[in-house]
Amino acid sequence: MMQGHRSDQELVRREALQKLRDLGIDPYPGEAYPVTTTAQAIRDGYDAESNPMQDVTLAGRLMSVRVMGKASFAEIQDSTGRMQIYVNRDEICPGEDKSLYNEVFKKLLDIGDFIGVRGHVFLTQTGEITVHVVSLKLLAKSLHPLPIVKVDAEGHAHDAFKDPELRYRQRYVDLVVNPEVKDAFVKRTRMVQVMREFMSSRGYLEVETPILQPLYGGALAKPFKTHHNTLDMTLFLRIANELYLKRLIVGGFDGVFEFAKNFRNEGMSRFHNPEFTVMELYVAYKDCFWMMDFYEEMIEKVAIELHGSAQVQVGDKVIDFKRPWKRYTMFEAIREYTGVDITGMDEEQLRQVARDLHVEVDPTMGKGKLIDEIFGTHAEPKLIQPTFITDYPVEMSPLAKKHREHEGLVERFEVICNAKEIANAFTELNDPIDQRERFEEQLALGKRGDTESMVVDEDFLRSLEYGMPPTAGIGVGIDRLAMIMTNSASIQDVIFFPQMRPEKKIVAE
RNA sequence: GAUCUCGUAGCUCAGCUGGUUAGAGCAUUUGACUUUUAAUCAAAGGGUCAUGGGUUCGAGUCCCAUCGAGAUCACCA
Repeated sequence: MMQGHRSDQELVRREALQKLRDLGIDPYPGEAYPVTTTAQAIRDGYDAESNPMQDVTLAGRLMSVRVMGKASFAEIQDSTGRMQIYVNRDEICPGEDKSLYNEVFKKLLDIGDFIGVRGHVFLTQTGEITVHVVSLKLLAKSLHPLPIVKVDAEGHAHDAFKDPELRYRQRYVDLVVNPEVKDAFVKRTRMVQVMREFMSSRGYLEVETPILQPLYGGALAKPFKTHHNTLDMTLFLRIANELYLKRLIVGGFDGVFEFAKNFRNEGMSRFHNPEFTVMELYVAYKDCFWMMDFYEEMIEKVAIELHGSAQVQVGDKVIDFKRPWKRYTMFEAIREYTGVDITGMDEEQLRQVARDLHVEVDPTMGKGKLIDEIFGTHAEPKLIQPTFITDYPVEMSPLAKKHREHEGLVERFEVICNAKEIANAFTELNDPIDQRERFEEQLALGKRGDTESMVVDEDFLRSLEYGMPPTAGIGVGIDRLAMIMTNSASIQDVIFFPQMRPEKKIVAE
């Protein structure tokens, strides 16, 4: 890629394309090809006695060719995997004209081409299930060489397509040549399906809410900004869908959820893509303690559906999603991992504890932030097994209801797994007066220069003034959860087309 | 945003302390071969060594800058 000229191999393939046309063969035929089976179905079903498979038709991409004079072996790959085919000159060319074999098959077909074959299944002398081809058709010519991975007798891989940049930019190639990539995405989709079924079966409604929003809210983050021409107004790409889903609870739904693409104009890393997916769920007449049980059950089910067991291998660790998970208050977690009990401490005492524990502090940090920093530095990295952390400082949670027992805290939990947050939930704040005060505190932060503070959403406040029932809400980072469930080290491995810098130049046609 | 590492043929990589026409495997091209399997055998082509400067008699190799990538860290999911 990114070359200013075509490589010899590309030129050779374009010449082959023209020669095919000269022979009267359409390299891109339009008519349907009557596929009757797949590589997987043949592998699973073939039996010389009971199921001899005398007539099969399958299609796929040519992945390897071994020519031996008048006979050849090749492999084609369809969506289910690879199948070896055997091609004999005098069988695909029964008459005098041997050009289909000598010219087309041997010279003009390349690795990467889509072909269709019809024939019967047999076992080779070495015992491999193979399709003995009686007719063969080119279905689509490939003009770009495909980097097929080959492993030699010593186990050395040749041609591995492993440059991360190329893999992400050209995901279509990655998917063709690295089968495990496909697995991860299939698992991700399955994960979403399990969650959707779990929530739908309880009667919660899947909904869609605006991505283009006049005000961004529901999270602390920097937004993307855009402009609507007809309305001549600024719109923001959503950073969260929380405030819209709560409006729907106000409107009378008992439970609503959405798998939402969110957009945040922040840094990129192996844990952050500018657009990412969050599932948010709001359920009326529940609280965050109910939500803990709900989430635990749902995720245990996801793990079992994907892996056949609640235990999931992630890197060199085994993560066990079997219920019940450990539950700590934030203070308990800090005590557990630092030995310090910070209960009842004031800001100065906390600052001193933070310094003693080598946590970076700066003078702008308030009580809540200091607690969060201590937790983030000393407890979170050690939480590998799924763990609920409850009782967050009120300053960090402007949309959560104040704790029913403890001053200065809110009813909130996060789930930490493999040292990362995989869920964040509250008993939702439904007191419109309190909510307005929290927004105003955020406004004050914004005026002090905090670029990630929330803006006041008057329409949302109005909805709360009409009355919202007590409600539990949760947000689940789908990409992060998918990383764990697919044992992926990088978010780019669970997003088909992760954001990349623009490519410098692509060959112009 | 900060630090570190990397950028050599289509792909994966080697090129030691700077020194003659830049190497390997796979892929490609030509030829041989009717059950092979990284098929094999014989021959051939292919690289302005990321880009731009500099040091030097001489740079893929040293220095600087730029671009791109990866890793670690900070903030957010």
